[in-house]
Amino acid sequence: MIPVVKVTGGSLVTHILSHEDRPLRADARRNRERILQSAREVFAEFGSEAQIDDVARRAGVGVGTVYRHYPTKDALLIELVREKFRLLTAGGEAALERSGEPFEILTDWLRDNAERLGADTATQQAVAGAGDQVWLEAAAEHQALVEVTDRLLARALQAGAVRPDATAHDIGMLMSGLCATMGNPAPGFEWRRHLELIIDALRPR
Amino acid sequence: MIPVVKVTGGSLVTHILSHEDRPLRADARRNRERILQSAREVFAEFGSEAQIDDVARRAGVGVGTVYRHYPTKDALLIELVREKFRLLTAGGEAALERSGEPFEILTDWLRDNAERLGADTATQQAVAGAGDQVWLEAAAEHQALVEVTDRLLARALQAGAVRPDATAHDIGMLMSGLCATMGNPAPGFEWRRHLELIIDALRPR
Amino acid sequence: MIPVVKVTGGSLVTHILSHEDRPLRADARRNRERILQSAREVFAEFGSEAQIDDVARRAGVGVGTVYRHYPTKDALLIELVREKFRLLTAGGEAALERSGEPFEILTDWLRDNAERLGADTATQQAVAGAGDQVWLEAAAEHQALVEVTDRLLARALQAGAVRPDATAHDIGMLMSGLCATMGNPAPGFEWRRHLELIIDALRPR
Amino acid sequence: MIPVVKVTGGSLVTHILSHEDRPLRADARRNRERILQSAREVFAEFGSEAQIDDVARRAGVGVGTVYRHYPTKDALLIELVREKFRLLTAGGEAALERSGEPFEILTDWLRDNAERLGADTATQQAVAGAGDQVWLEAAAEHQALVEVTDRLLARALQAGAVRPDATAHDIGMLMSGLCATMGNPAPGFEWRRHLELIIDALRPR
DNA sequence: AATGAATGAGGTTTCATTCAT
DNA sequence: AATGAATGAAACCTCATTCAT
Repeated sequence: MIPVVKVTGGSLVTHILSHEDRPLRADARRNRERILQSAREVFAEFGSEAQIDDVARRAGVGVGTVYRHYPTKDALLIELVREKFRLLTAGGEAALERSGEPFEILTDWLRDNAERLGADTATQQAVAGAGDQVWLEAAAEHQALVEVTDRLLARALQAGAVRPDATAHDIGMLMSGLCATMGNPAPGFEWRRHLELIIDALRPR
Repeated sequence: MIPVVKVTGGSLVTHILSHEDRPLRADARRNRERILQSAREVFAEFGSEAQIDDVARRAGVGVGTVYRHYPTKDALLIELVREKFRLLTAGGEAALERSGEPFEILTDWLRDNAERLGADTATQQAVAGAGDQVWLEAAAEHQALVEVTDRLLARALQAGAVRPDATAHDIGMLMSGLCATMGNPAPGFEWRRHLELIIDALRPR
Repeated sequence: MIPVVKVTGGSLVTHILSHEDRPLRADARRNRERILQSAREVFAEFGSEAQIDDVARRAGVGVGTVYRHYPTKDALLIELVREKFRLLTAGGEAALERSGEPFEILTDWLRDNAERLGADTATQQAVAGAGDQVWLEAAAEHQALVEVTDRLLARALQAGAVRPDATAHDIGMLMSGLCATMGNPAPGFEWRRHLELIIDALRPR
Repeated sequence: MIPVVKVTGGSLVTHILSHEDRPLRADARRNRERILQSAREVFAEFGSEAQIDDVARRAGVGVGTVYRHYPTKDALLIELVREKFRLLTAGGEAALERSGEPFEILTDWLRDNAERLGADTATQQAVAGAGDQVWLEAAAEHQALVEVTDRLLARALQAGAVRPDATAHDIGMLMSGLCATMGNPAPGFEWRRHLELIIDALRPR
């Protein structure tokens, strides 16, 4: 009746799947996928202001189902971020397999990333709006991304194709900034140009 | 009880001051200043999620008074942006007066700007969250900023201290991106480093 | 964005009025009264399951207004309880003024109380459902009621008209029990009979 | 997606067992027992606010299984009440076998009952919250309890140890009231004292 | 028979904005 | 002009109940 202290702490990540990692029932897995897809679209369209009800409607499920999979709106947003990080990381790993000029491999990857990030800017808004919580919840995925960046960077460094003091975090910051301008560009802004400037910033002088 | 009609659209700029630009009564002017200051602080502290009530409380006025000066939350947010642009522009004009190495004058100005932008990230959030509306409403101020950037850049170009294809928009984009990472930096991010990378991107190769 | 810990603690009593006890504006006071009246009726009709929206509608105000006065559904419920206690206490004080046979004065008061409590059983339900929180929030009012009971009882004790070990808490318990059976009487139950049994329990043997 | 229809009304008693009273499969019977035990505990701990999911979890079964046995939350709650009545009745029947002073037998039984009722107050809450529905659904069990009370009372009456006008319903009301104060006692309330007062109320004067 | 994922009506609460005082 | 009480459309989230597996 009279709730006095309401704690909503703890990781938003742990839910359903994480109880023992028991594999989801087929239908649950399908729904989960639909929800994520819907969330991607809806947040892309309306930004992080979008409502869970809309996500549910577009996914063709009830709100309750969304909440069963992601206990909170923020949890859903964060999941999107984590997924995006995973995607970029996967791209990075693929890039590591590729043979060729290391700097080009790195920058092609960055161009790919920008392209993907541009597809739904919502994720970026989420990161911007959510405070450090995102970084806490998505720490692992972010770390993985940093690491793969590091490995791609290391090769380019060895080849002397990058400024010698460049770090993975440098790349992260520059790319983060790029995303932000993509999200709501001032008139006259061109993200592709922005990207090339960033890439130039990495070159050795 | 009494239905509330919510009107949206139309320029948020036209208000109070613009009725013939009749000068405000002394107390009104004082209130306006207090509201702005309060808004700066409150949005800086809580982001654009902050409530108008909080702004009013900290300003020591009633909500109604805030609304008399700024007909909308967005209008207030945008006013902050415009003010920030004006501030940066003023700095740029001061820089134009200065004598010395043009590239250094330009970059010193950018460093100043970063410092000022870092002070309250709210403005940036506002830009990010508000959509193109900001650019419409703050078009004049943005234009002025672009122009002063242009003039500072022109000198540096003449001196051959900047990459020859650099434009004012390039600088705008890079600085916008910087702000974004300032707002909610991932662990490991350092905006001063980010700034130096940006500046390097402007140098001729 | 990502609220982590949400504390809703602290006394629910302190609100509006208690900020400096500044007297309410005339309209606010009127609304407050209407809300209370409406709440009494609505909770009496539907029990503590009743919705705030209904309370608001019947009071002819918006939901927001209800929440402005009582920050929580429970706060409203508790206010009702406190009010009920105050009412009983006032009755007790009036009884103290009366002259006559002390035991009769006491029992007449109890009969009055029963009558009043029977009018809206909701308050009782609220007490039952709300846990100790009620006792915390309504401690002062409950205390006042206990005290006036004590004084009425003392006189009767002096007159030797009550069992010598009787206490105010005894009376409280017995009356509480009475309320409960009033709320949802089994077939065959008659609260007036229940009351007389209780009164007999207080007599000296 | 798929519309949900909510049917209410009709006796909640008819279910499973009543299809010709076909005996349950061994595992079904075991589940039924576990669910009941779990419900007892869970409702005792959280009151009637407790969720069916919690009952299911503690019982180690799925929600569906709970619903198979009890088609409604109320049905489960009521089953608990009926069970409690049966328990008290059984105690009364045992008391009837006992030899000794009839009033003492009666009051010992009442003390036993209080002890048992105090164990889980949930049942009482259920009675309070559920409206007349309980009395309808648990009519038979309630009736049996009244009857055994009557027989114990009759003996005491014959022995002249009880007030001559006492009825089984009187005892029911007084005991009901006792339960209520047990559930959420005000500070200073002592149910054992309450019980003794009740018992005194039954004595002849 | 059992399971637990899905459902969605319903409930509480918030907050930008209006308007009586 | 200023105040702050009132408004109520939304937004989030819960949980009894259903039903596919």
